Amino acid sequence: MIDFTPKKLPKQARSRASFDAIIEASAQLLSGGTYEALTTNHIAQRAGVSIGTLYEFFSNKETIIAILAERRMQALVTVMQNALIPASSMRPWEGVAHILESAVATMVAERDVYHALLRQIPFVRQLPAVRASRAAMTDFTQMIRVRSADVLNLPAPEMDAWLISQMLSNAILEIAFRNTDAATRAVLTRELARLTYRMAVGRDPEAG
Amino acid sequence: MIDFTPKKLPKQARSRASFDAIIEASAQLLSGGTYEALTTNHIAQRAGVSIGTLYEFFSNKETIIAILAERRMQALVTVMQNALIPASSMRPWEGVAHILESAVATMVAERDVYHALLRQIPFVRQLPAVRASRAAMTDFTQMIRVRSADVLNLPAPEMDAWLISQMLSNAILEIAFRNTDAATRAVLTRELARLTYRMAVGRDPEAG
Amino acid sequence: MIDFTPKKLPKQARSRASFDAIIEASAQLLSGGTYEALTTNHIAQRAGVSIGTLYEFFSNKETIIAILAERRMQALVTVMQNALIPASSMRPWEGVAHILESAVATMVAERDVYHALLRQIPFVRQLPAVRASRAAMTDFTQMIRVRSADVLNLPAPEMDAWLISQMLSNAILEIAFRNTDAATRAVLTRELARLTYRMAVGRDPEAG
Amino acid sequence: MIDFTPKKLPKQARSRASFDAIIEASAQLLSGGTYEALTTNHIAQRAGVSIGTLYEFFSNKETIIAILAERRMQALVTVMQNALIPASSMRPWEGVAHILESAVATMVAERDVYHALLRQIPFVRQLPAVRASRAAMTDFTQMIRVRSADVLNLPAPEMDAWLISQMLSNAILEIAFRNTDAATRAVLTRELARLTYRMAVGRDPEAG
DNA sequence: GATGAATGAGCATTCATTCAT
DNA sequence: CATGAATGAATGCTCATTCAT
Repeated sequence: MIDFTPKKLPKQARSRASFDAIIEASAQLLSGGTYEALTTNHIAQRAGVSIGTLYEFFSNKETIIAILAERRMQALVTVMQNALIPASSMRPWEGVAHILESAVATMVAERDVYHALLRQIPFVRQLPAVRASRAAMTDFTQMIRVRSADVLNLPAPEMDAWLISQMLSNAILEIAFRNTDAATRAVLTRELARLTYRMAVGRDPEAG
Repeated sequence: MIDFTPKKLPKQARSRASFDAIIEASAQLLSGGTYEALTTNHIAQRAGVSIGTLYEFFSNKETIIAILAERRMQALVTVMQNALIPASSMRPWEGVAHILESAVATMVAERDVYHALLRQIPFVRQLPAVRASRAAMTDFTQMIRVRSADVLNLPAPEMDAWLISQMLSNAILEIAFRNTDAATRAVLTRELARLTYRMAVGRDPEAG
Repeated sequence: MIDFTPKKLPKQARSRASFDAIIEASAQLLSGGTYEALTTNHIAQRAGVSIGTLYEFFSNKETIIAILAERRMQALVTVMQNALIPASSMRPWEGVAHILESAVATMVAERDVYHALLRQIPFVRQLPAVRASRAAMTDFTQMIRVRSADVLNLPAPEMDAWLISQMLSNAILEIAFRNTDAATRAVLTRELARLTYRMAVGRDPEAG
Repeated sequence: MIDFTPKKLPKQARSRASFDAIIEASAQLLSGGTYEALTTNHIAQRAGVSIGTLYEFFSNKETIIAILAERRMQALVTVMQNALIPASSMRPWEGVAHILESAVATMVAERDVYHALLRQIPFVRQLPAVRASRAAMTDFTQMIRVRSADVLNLPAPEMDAWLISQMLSNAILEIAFRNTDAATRAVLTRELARLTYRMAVGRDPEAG
């Protein structure tokens, strides 16, 4: 197992700037090309930093990617957390829809980066931060769900929750990565909320 | 767009053997390591064939992978087609469960190969055969579903069908790739069938 | 030194056809691409012959080229020989012009082939047939020259003849390979004849 | 069209040494074997540099050759420029002879390198530096020629100048590459100057 | 005789990483 | 502390030639 921890954490302002520049240079490069075309020398160049400096901070290429992924996943979770406040005053499935919409919007804004990270780089899926963000996604929807009359009346609650979590996070990616317009994505996201409600509660949110 | 067609189709028995050996050597290598470590020279060596022969049949490395993926995906579809016969005499959601179980079982038998293909090699997802197998997966479950009283009473039928299809095929992969025992996988698969029923029909299969 | 002799000379009609097909397939391929892109497998395919058969007749790739070059150079000499008859009844430098024109015309008709042979394939220049054709070129012009009043009044007759021969044959190639129209080439060729006359005789052909 | 410019121009002394070592290693290898046998790995090895370093400076094999050719051609032009000073105080055709002699001498000193470059590597002929050196050769001889009483009294001055330029530069190569002794080469070069005079002026330099 | 599948040495090139300056 | 020149193992792929059928 590789250790995806930065070699040394930047303390001083100048270091901090280089560290960030490297991470964000990777994001830029990733959004303009594929992971295959991403080289450490390119990253350093784009970051305006020497290759030697890059290796002062990161012991290898994977670590850079891991930290970039961590940042973006954390951003996603934060966005969803913020969406939670308005969501709690909505009807349950509309609250879920609102949260999903905010997540999709965040990913669409950096579609290529998220796509490269989550679909082109095998090890990213295994990263703790990525796993955590999957779990978070379910948590948010669960918080809403418990407010509905039915508690999860399913025979294997944990497994069902895991399944819903997997399906939901994958579906969000599919919507965000789909080559379509904003309107279609909006409809898809709302329908996803509805289907999620159906799975979790066992009836349509609009049903008597 | 690259053409993932073999250079030359094997006619004689000797050729056929080499062709197959190359494809299956790739599968073996893929199940024992990562895609990154898969080299054409290794494939040739493992297949007991010279590197020159490999390039007689395949114009590049990607083509080999594409054909391997095609074969495995076709196998998956065939397995599901065979499961359709017994499924049609079962209660709807149990029929779906049966089909999903057969698909999961097929993938589990070659877990590493399917995992490498579908999760480590970006371009495989785009392959026609892979897209087709996703569609097929939904088709099979739909065939069963129409037998239930409710037709898909959802506001955006096409989009909902697309969403269900994405969620279902991703969930199957998650179950097959999950590090767990057969029993757990069996429960997960049955629950997946139940959740799919809930999404499509709008109530629990066991509900009045 | 390599032996550029065909392995076995074709006796029967069928062999003769294959042998010729191989040579002419090379010419075709050469006129549609560069020497670098010319492979024996391509030649065999274009000739409608198996690669095994190709190696029945020619022991290696170079031999094929050598024989093709021989043929074309012989053709060139023949063309010039035929031009000699009308040339002998013209005024000396116009006779030379006529001969040069016929040579240029022959090369232009297969520009790419002659260009590939004489400018892209190093060893072709060393071939006896090619050397012979250079010599022939001078011979033809000499035959005309002796008819003029001045015999070669130069201090080192042999060396001067060699120099003129080299310059003349190179100039013909330059004219034939130049990217220009037929009219310009015609003027260039006639001027070449004039310059040759000046070199050989020591005055302008039109001078009193 | 390919860009035959070095990737990165050497700034520091260490770089400069590597850069030069690579170019000169190519020259050495070229003079000891054929172009076909010239590989980048060999060049790097002979230069005492890693293959990676070679590709730091040159984006491909052709670029190395192009720069070597440029250097040698520039050297040739410089030599001729230096020969121009003494030449201007000689009688016209002897001045030309002097210039040609200096050019031949320069090429003979590295016969194999010049031969490989100009006769074995097709694309070298097209290089700007090579074309320029051809033009330069004619320029030098023209400068002398105008001093003679006759201006180029030929019907198509431009075409005649082009023809003479082609013939002259080719003839120089033929003399330099010919397998002979220095004395013979000296005679040939002087005779070449005489023939050039005859072409350009229309009479023998020694004629009344 | 003819075939064409098979060979494999060898090539140009890349890129993560190191370490002398 | 930062730099960037240097490294070199490793990769995908080509093609003249052979030889079992």
